Amino acid sequence: MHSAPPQRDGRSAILEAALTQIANGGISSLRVHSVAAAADVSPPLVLHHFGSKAGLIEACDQHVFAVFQEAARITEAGGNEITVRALVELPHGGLALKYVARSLVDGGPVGRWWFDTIIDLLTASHRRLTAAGLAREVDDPDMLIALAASMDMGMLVLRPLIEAHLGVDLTSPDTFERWMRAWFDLMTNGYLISPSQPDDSQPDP
Amino acid sequence: MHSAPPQRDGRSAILEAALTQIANGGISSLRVHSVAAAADVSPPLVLHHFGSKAGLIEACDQHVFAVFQEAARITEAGGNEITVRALVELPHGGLALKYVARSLVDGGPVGRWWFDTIIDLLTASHRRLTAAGLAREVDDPDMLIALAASMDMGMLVLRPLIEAHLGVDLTSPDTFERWMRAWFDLMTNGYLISPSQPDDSQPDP
DNA sequence: ATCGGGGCTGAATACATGTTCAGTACCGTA
DNA sequence: TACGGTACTGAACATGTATTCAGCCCCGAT
Repeated sequence: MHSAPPQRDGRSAILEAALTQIANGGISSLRVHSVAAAADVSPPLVLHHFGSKAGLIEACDQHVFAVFQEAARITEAGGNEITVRALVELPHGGLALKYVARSLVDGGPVGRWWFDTIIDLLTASHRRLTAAGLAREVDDPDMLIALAASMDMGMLVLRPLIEAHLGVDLTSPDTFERWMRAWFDLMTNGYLISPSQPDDSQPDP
Repeated sequence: MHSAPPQRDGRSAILEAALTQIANGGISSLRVHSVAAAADVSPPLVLHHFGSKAGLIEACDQHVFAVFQEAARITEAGGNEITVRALVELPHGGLALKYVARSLVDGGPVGRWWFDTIIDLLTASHRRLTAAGLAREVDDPDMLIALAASMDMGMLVLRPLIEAHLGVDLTSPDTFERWMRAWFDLMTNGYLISPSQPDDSQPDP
């Protein structure tokens, strides 16, 4: 308990305010003034600590990277893959989750890194599972992985809409469990029954 | 061919420029000056035609609504559901597709409407297919529909990343066909094989 | 005690951005 | 021809926003 002072210095207050603001509204809605107001400091202090607005964004990116690194370290030590569950229990973990969702659609470096990580993870899993006979051979593995990736990350990116529609918090333990159960159910048993051929009533956007 | 002049008046040029800018960068990156520059007119003309920046955004929303309406009209006349395929062949259709993707993550009215439409469509399909014996009974239909919706819309929202990764254009006819094929393959046949129980190597974000 | 440096602030600056205003060019009509 | 309205523009304006600057306060070292 002696490692760090209670984080009530200006710098971390500013960083946390900036993280929150980016996580909620994206980089384009980030304002130095509102960050300063949220952190209860003056605008010049933001520049004093981070050099410029760009420097602040960079610091936020690196901080989120560090949080993910930590989550990966923890889950890897347990022998599992990186999961949302491990993330949300970390300090700033929930924030980092929203942050990466924004970065995915804004084209930030964190989002690109996260996307590549998920793709690599799914690709490796696919190879492993197929080799072990736990997954069937598919015609178009690349597109299937893209579909799975969009299903996972789409859930994050569309989270506000989905949570409002279902009336739940996706990161709550039981809802997360429900999510994973439906995920495995679909991935294992499929959904449609093909008697002859798929007819005209296919639902797609 | 006498219905409308060749659309080269200032108003439509401004509208098209605004649509393009919102579709690419989102509402928060919309600038009256850059819209005017892209349309090769003066900034006050934008306000002259649309009253204010908010009015311009409203007009864009309504225009995209109209495009979707038209796409729905066409596909409904053919007896099918609304599809991306019908959309991309309409004037401004590709733009409308990007636009709704931005609106989904920005929380705009178009995105909310699109989300609700997809959910309703999937729900109705689920009922119909289940009643017809073309889909199996599932434990958690709501979550399954949410998964399917996030898979479909996530593909749209994450389109730049996915297209860059696969090196394709998702709206090109053959790639779209490939996408749909993988979609049906997954939805019909599933992917994982359950011998005893799902082990620890589950890939999820 | 004093010196110095870092955290911090108020005021000022430069530029971006939405909006207003007065006025011009053009066009169809009386 | 004169009139009126509409599309359109240049300049000005007000506010928002990032950044700079000079200086204050506090605390640890000399």
